[in-house]
Amino acid sequence: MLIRTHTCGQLRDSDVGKSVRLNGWVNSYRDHGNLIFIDLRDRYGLTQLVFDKEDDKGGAMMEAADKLRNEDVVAVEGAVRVRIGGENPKLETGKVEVVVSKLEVLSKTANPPFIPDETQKLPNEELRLTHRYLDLRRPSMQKTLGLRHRVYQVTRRYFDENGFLEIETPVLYKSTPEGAREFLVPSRHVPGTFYALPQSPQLFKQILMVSGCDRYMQICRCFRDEDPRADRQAEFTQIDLEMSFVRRDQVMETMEGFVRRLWKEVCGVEVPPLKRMAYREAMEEYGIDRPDTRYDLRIRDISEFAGTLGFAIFDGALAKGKDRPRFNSKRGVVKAIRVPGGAEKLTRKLTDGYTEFVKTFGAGGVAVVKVVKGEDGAPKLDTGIAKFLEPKRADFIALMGCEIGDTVLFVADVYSVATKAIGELRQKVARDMGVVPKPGAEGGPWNFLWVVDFPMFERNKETGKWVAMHHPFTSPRDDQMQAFLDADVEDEVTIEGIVSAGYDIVLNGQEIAGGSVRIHDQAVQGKVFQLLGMTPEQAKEKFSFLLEALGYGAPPHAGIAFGLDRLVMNFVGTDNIRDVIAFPKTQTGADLMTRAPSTVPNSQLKDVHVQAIAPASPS
RNA sequence: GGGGCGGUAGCUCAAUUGGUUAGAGUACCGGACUGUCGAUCCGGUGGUUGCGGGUUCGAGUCCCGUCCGCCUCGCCA
Repeated sequence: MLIRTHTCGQLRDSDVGKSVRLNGWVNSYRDHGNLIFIDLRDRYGLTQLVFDKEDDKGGAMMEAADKLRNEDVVAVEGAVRVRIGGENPKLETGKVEVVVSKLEVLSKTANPPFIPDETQKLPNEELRLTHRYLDLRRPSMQKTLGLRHRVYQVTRRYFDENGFLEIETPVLYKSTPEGAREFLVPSRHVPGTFYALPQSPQLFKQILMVSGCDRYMQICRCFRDEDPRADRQAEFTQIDLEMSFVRRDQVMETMEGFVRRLWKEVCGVEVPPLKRMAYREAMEEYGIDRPDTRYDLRIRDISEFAGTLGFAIFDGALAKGKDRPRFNSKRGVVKAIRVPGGAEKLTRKLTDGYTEFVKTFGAGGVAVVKVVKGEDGAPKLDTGIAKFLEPKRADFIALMGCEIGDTVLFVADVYSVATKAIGELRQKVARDMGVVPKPGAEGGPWNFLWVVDFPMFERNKETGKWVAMHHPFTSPRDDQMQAFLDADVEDEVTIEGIVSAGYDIVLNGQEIAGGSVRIHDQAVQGKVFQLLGMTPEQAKEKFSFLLEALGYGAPPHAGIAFGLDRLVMNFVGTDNIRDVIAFPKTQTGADLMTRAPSTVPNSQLKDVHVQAIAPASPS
């Protein structure tokens, strides 16, 4: 075989006159009969090859070149020369071409279902996933793989420089049925028992701290058997981290340093120090725990004012949970967003759609009012619920800070529903108004934010039981510790008010990392398990190893995990997670290329003491 | 588990109100062509309209079921 001396992205006019060998795929061919041009492609670029009948004495090479088609794999030898037909400015190698003197066809292709060509419209994703090896040949996919590689390398270097040890943890793990649904793996040795694939290596990394490893890092695969979305799939990658003998702010500083290094080295962006926002502020002003601060459109709680209007829909909402404390999930509230310029841009069709939109989050609808110019030139309220607001027009305009041309949108419901609905609505309105800047390439902002001071616990909507907001190993914030230990389990108000030492990094409205100071004290951990409704026996059965480890000298420790796929998505500028994973899965968890999952022979099931109850049709 | 969108030639798409032989571009095959770079020109092959059933004189089109893909609600400690 003619082993390459250069790659297809390498030759420049300074190489003219050299004899070279290239290997690669036929990216395109232009056959002029006695003159054939081939663009040869590899990971590094394209180089034009020329076959000239006059140079081919026997004619055999010309005959073979004539038969070359897209995606054939070839090796060639020839001389570099300046292009006779003029430069192609689209190619890095566009000034030169290789006049081929020897051609070796390494592999002929069958007619491919599609060619990895970016100038044409991409085929549908199903086909791209089925023939992923073809799709991955596309330059933009190669670029993404390269970017992801950069993220791995910068990550390892940064944490190595900061004294972190990279340690692998098991993939076959113990089932701890809390949180996400787990993937199960049956045991062959002990009939009827199962491993679970880890939702995260959370407990192992804590044990590593107890083991004296001090600082741990792993780029690890995590598994959560829940329905996917555009930005998540069941199998994903985390940058998992844990540190000993630190408090919250030290972890946050270290991780901020990582974010700064990563953005600097991957895309040359200087990230300023991250702002911090309390969970409560995020929920009140943005209606979500991962606020997108690239645009304003703050949410206002106008319950008090709304209660004076005599508007039945508002009154009905406000009557709910009247005696409950502020921010209680079942207390009725009225929330509003002022949309500057909305009177013109938010058409009736759009605002009607908002009602349908918020219904998906359980709210009844969206009330609308526009601030228009009255005959006297002063602001006047128009459309929607204007007639209910008109008597208190001045108060309303002052309260919301309205100007002519605004639209104000209202959602009234119990706190949890109204907050979620208007928070989602805020993001939709921002898109409709065209006020969401694109990050990255277009020079738009990267808005990073720490969100802190999450509640320790929240009520499960169905069961009414307490569940950990982050996870059950999250510590109360330092100043809350005593109150937590002293709290009566039945004291709902106190329990609800306990703030954790958790922290999330939010980027442009997306959670890219989440972590917390961990509990390193048996008694505190025991109390959390108790609150979560576990008897001491149940806690022991599930987490005895952790509780025991905490009893043998556990250092204070804290950690965080970054969603690596999401980091790469941001660098690539895609909102499709499958674009940044080499071999992704579909919404039903299928790998269209390998056709996983698949049935297995009964003998294999027998080995692991499992019987399929579903009538799996043999494929 | 729920809601929405989609599936027509290898690929990207078209096909009037249900109407007679389902078209185009591209790829592929054959031919021509010595400076192209989305080469060009001429000719040709290529269809279980995802699958199954129904309504109808007649279904790519309407109805029911089903499979697959995407988006989404729930879910994702």
